[in-house]
Amino acid sequence: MKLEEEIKQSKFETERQKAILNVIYTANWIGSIQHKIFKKYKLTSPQYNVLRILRGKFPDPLTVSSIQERMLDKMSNASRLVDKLVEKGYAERSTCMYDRRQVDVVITSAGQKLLKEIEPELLDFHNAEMVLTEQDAAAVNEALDKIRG
Amino acid sequence: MKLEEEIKQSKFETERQKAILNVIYTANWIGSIQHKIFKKYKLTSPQYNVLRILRGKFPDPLTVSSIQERMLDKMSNASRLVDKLVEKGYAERSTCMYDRRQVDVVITSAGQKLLKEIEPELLDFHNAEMVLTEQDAAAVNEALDKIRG
DNA sequence: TTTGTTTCTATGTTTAAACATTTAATCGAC
DNA sequence: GTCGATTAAATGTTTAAACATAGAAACAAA
Repeated sequence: MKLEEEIKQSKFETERQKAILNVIYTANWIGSIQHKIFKKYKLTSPQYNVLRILRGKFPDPLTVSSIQERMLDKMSNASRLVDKLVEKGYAERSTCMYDRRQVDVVITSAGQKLLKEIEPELLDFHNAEMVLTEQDAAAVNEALDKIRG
Repeated sequence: MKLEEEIKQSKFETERQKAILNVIYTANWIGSIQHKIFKKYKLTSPQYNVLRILRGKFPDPLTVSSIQERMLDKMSNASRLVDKLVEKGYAERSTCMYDRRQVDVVITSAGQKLLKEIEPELLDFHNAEMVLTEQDAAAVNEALDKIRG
């Protein structure tokens, strides 16, 4: 559906201006669908994101600050997100050997199991809802990378 | 900059999967820059969005539910957003004539003045940061509209 | 009119985001 | 070594988001 219809705005001044709103609107749209999936597992979207980051380095640990660097939403508080994951048994914390200011975080096997449960549902959504071909998607990626300079 | 470098992930399984993350990441990126601009005027991004919606109908009023329909983030609470705008003098509320359940909301002249102040700054950002041509932007818009079905 | 149902907005409550500050560890200059 | 500066993570506090629920008005049927 065209953005104009979805937000009931008749026209945009430029395609570039529309693209800005379109990116924000589409991100909200994707986010709200994924949110429903995460909710079944009592996870938030940033928490899921951190789990994926941790799995990407497993079995190596990541410090809180390096998690923050890799997060999609860099404004949110990595320390508190790790807190939640540790509470739920999906991650473990230990003080870093070389620098006692730093904290090493590792995903647990429970965390890995959880990711394996959630992933098929997310893929189903991507496949069912996204009509994009790989070429279209590649064009989007190129353009978005350009937007961010 | 490519998404892989920004979030320090080496590869993606498909372009489509990358496109999902790219949309979310880019929306956060745009949002955080705009947030800095809005902050100078003590507005939040959803509040700015509502003001734009109200101006779009001025001098006609909009009910709270029709504002909600047009909002980019449809999950947030339009009633409380209008509250904040009324507090600040940027909007006015009055009960609807033919249906006393509904509430008519109109942008004030102070609200319109505020929008005129903020807009040039947003346009500066769009022009300075966005390297996209109109054709590129049009392609993004087409693809994002496709993503949402 | 009355009763039940739906619609529109407001409100209550729990949780997280945003932002600043604190505490502890490290580093560098002297 | 000491001192100040810097960095990493945690914590405190204020504000808003998320979600459910309530309350008032409209509507429809008996």
